[in-house]
Amino acid sequence: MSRTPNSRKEETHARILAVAARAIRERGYAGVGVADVMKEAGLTHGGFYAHFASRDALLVEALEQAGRDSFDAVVRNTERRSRNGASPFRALVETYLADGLLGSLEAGCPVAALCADMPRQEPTVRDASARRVQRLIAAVQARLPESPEVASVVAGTLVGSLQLARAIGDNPEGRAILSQARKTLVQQYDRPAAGRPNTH
Amino acid sequence: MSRTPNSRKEETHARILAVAARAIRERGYAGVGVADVMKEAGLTHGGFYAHFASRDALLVEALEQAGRDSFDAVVRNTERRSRNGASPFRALVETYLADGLLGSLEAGCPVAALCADMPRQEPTVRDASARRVQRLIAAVQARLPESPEVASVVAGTLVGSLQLARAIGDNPEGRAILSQARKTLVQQYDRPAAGRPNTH
DNA sequence: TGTACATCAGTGAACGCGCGTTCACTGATGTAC
DNA sequence: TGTACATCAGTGAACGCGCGTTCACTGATGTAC
Repeated sequence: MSRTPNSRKEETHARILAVAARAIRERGYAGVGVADVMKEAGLTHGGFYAHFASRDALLVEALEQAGRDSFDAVVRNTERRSRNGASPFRALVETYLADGLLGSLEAGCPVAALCADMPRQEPTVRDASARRVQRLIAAVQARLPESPEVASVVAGTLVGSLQLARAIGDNPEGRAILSQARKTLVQQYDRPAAGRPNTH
Repeated sequence: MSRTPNSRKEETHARILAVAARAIRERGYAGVGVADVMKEAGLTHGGFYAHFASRDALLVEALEQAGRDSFDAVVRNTERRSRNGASPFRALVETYLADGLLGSLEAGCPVAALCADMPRQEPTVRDASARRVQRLIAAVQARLPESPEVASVVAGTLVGSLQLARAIGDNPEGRAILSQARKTLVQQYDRPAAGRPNTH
């Protein structure tokens, strides 16, 4: 059974990207090193430039990969929770601000992981980052029951609350910040799903 | 007129800190270089270790200096705006999310500038950063007319909205994010000041 | 008031290190005949 | 089916550079007498 041409290279490329998508969230733009990423992917650093034109090109692709990963997680959780009666908005909030993210910097939304450093990047990386922010705001807007004009404020609250909680740490104080943010956002913006008891 | 002992050194120390407090916000933790800061302060890099035990020690002091700077700006603006009838909460929101901050990364709140990178720092820097976050939440709480339990959510909205707007850029889209955040926060949390017409 | 001296803030060369990037080479894979 | 060859993903040594840090030295300042 013959491979399609380049399929081995494509698999390696995907493996490097999977490593980089976690590394960029865990260590930030500045913490992603070519040699480290290649080593973690089981390769030597010299082969890097057969896959990416530069370190910045890796950052751009890693950011997009991390965005897809995070978006997929939200979609999966939304499907699971909607069977329990949760609205898409509520599922988004509870996935985005899950307690488990406090101790897992490498998971979760790349915008929350990187936003403060976005304006400091080279133009290509900054542009890709700005597009990620737009995608996040659009994803929030698509799940807001009403008032689409507040999508950016809700996105800002998600990003900022996760960051503040992570800065405080994986402890009761950090979890309290997440929990308060989830509660406040659901109270203010969620419309009860049909058939679900309204607890207001 | 004789100086007190060390006053010249203290002046130099303060000058280095003033440079570093702007640099840490403009370029991030990772962008602050010992040689660059010393050069911008009009000195050579060798003298650095007469003032700070290490680069991390500079980061800690620069963070505190930036916090004081930003806090002072809020207090000054609050006094000025309160003469026009603005509440302390409204003055905080409008100072924290001022349009001018979009093009001035070196100004504004250090938490908004650095929050995403706080969990990635060495313990001493991370601890100092977490304390800054606590101070920000306390400052918000002190100005919230009611519902002190949402102080962290409001702080998260301030931090996240400024970051998202800066990531989008100093353009109409970025300013729209700031403007929407100011409007929403004031509508949701401000209590009209006595004697000020209530426009609701 | 004037001179010699001690102090110490700041200088600038040097260090070891890790980084992004380059490049000649290797060796496994699949193809041509 | 078997052999020779072309391709090319990946290797590993080397590069130039900038970083944080160290340290012997300088020279201006203020003090002691």
